Amino acid sequence: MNSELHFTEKDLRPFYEQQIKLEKLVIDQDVLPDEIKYIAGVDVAYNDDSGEMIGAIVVIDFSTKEIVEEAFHEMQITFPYVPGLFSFREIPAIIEAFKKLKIKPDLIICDGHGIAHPKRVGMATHLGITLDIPSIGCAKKRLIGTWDKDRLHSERGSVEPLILDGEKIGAVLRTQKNVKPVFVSIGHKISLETAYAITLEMCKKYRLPETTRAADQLVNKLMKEKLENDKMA
DNA sequence: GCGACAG
DNA sequence: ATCTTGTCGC
Repeated sequence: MNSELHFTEKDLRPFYEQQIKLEKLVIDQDVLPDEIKYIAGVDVAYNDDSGEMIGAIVVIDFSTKEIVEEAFHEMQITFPYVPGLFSFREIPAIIEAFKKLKIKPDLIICDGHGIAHPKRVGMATHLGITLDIPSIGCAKKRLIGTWDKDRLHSERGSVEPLILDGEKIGAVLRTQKNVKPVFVSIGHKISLETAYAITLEMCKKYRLPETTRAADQLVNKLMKEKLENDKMA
């Protein structure tokens, strides 16, 4: 069953309006616990054939990098993929997964942008404000903005500001030597400097944060299992 | 009008 | 996002 999601420009308007309200609530400074103990990663896997999605959140101990809790939620896809409105597609399943957690994280790293977004309300910002938890956007690809590619060196830890119309909206960060950089921006209740320092700390071994990797692996495993079960029944 | 465009 | 194995390089 290919349950199509038809959204016209008019249908999308209220969501753009909601972004304008959310943008006013962003806090671009550190409002963090004295010591970060738990840090979470989130991700969603989709099955367009069945029209279902699985959202997951994985909580990791910030000092040991070990997974301390996982939660997930399966539900119908309610929103199409529209660049700029990505959070409305992704967030519902993540919120439900979050509710199932016993251990609430001090900070969430999202697989997508924070304020490095046309309306300054990307996935990380939307989620951070909704849950009232500090959040970081760490995306694999640029959405908006430019950076000086010549000044971004190939060494791990090299960082350049992501600029749009003269405004610094994020950081382009090389998390490993000779790999493509990631795009870090603040989500909510954090400063850009803290955001990319923590991101780098979570990328000791790989290009992407351990949080993102853990959430990604979990949803992909769950989706694979689900597809096999559906085939049986 | 023509691209660009998180996952 | 997803379709997809081996393989070149550090």
